Amino acid sequence: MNDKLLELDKRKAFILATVVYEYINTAEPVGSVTLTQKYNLGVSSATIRNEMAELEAGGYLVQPHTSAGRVPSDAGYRTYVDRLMAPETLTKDDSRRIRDQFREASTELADVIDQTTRLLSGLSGNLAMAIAPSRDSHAFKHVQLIWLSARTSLAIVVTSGGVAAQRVFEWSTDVNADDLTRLSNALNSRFGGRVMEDVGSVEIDAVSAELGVSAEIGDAVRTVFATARQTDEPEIAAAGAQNLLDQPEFHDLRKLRAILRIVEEQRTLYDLIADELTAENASTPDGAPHVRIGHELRADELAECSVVTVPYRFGDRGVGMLAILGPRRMPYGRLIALASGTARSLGEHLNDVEIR
Amino acid sequence: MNDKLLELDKRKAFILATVVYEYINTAEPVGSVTLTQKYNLGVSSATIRNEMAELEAGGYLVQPHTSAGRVPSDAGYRTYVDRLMAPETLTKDDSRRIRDQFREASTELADVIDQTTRLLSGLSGNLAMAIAPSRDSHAFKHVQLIWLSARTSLAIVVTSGGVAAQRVFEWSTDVNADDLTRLSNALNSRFGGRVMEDVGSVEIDAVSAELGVSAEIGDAVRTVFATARQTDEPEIAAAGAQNLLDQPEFHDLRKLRAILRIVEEQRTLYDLIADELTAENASTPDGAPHVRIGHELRADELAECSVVTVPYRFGDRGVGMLAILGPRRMPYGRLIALASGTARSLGEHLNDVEIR
DNA sequence: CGTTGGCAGTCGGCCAGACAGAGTGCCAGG
DNA sequence: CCTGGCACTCTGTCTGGCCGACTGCCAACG
Repeated sequence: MNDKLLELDKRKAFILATVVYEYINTAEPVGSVTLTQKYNLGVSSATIRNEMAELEAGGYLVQPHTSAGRVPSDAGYRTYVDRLMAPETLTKDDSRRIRDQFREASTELADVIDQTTRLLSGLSGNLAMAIAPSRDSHAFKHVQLIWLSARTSLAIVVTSGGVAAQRVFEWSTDVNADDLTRLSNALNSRFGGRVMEDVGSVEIDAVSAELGVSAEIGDAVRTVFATARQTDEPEIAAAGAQNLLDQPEFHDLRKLRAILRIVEEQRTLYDLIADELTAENASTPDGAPHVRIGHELRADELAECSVVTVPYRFGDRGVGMLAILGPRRMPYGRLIALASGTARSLGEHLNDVEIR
Repeated sequence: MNDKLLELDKRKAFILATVVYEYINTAEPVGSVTLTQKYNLGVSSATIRNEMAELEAGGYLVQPHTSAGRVPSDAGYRTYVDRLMAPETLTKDDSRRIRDQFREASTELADVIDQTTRLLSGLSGNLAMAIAPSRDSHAFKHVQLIWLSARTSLAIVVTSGGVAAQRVFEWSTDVNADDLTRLSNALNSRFGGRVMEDVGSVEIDAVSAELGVSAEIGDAVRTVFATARQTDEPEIAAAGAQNLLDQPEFHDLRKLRAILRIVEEQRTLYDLIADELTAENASTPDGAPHVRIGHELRADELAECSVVTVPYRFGDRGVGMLAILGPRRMPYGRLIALASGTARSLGEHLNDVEIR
């Protein structure tokens, strides 16, 4: 890799763009003759050879071996994506399919996320992933202890994000419905309007003690608050791993295994997208898609992959992320359009429909 | 395939068992000489050849091509599993790892299921799957409408299976906490003890009408009951697909793709195990593991696979199922022991710990 | 000075042929 | 009924050679 990239004149830029385009479509290293034959360049293959040699020296192209055509490097793809590629819009057919999908989508967040990855993997022919909006720093809204029977009660904590915890408790002695109501009321007036993080166990215990409820009930309340406070594991889904089998770059079993492992390890998958989430929140304008190519992903197993990410907004529940993972040789324009379109529809769906 | 299987004399049985055993370990067709060399048979390879020819005629073995060794047929594996194989018990190491896993397992059903498949796929080196107990025909226990603010309320339905539905509603006009309580009480006394299926919308509307609550609230109550009545999609999880890449039989990309597709399509996966669930409930004694081999799975893509299933019981919430899917050439004894052991621990964990 | 056609050189992919290895079936003899 | 021996078959692998696809370089040209 070169530390100083060449400035590209117009012709070099066109040649680079054409090489990338051709390689994306054929998966074969592209040579000077192919280029002159398939594209109208106005110069001979010898000239192209000279130009390509310079592009290679500049770090945009690499040769798999002597006497093969050229293939784009990370930098080559990067330049293509940032400066050379024509932006694409959704085809009629794609937008119809996206619309149809969301028209009858579920109202359960986890299901919507899941269905979205299936849709996106189907449309893109790659691996699609999605993470649901995280629920950081929700505000406490309500707690309720409900008498179900003499020995069982239900405890519920509601935050600005919805029901954050609920659980049925069984008591060793009979409890009385009034006690539960009094405790609920006391907790509600004490914590109303606070951010969940600020509702500490010590203070909860203090309320229980003031009202003189049994230790058992005090424990239960503390437990259910603890559950509600946990920023729960972010919902994450992936679909379409089998699409990758169609790509010649994954016919190598070791690469394939690496990818499959990453997909199953939600942790890695999450990290992969989550950098983007925080970065995205901070800097880039709302909703802009982002592409990371090869080594930019900072994972050796993914050195030959690229990822397109695009955030979506879900009202007051924060920002989630859609992603498409595939070979570096992916149709960036189309995938960016697909991911953006899907993210937009997903956001609208989430905000329009009452989501549980 | 023969319609009439040979009766096996003692020596044939031993030879069949040895062929299966050897093939499971080596993944290579086994020939008569290998057999006499590695196992003490007391007869020469020529004799073995004759016996093997008869086993082939009887449908227990097949030859991939002339002048190759023999490989077990579905019937060969079946006989091995049912009659020839020595039952195995968990190794010390395996039971320790299972115990450790469940000691710190989650209390969230979906997470437990997920972690169990990871454990089981790791231990077995195959693809592991699990479905959570279904929640059919639960009994109604309690409904509660909770006043959160003048314009928002929370509605909750609890059944014998736990919290079956919950939702925050926003009203277009102010509501009054007493109305909500009165409606809750009326619904509770009306439906207490019924099976969920028998709680009809008409009757719910009748209660709302009697109390004269607003149409909006009536709708809300009907909605939340409808959600609670839905037998929700069964929780299903799978893990360890990448393990299958190690098996030579899956180096063929088409087979691999077929398997991956099945794993991603939860529907198929569910059907695969669900037959077993109903069959299991009806006939076999509690907790018995079950093996299906090759074409017994009734799916062409899985003709070269086997599945070990074992049910587990989760208190009053019904029966769930663990499964291991791998090549027919799988170590049945070990996998059966692993699946049973894991199912037992899973059942204990679910029944001991308060699961949400 | 950029461009071009030509030419030599290099390398991978593919094919045919040869060969070794593994295994079977069959037969005659113990 | 078992056994050793032998002929036969089929696969996987290795080799050498050929073809095709490129490049890089050079001398010539406008």
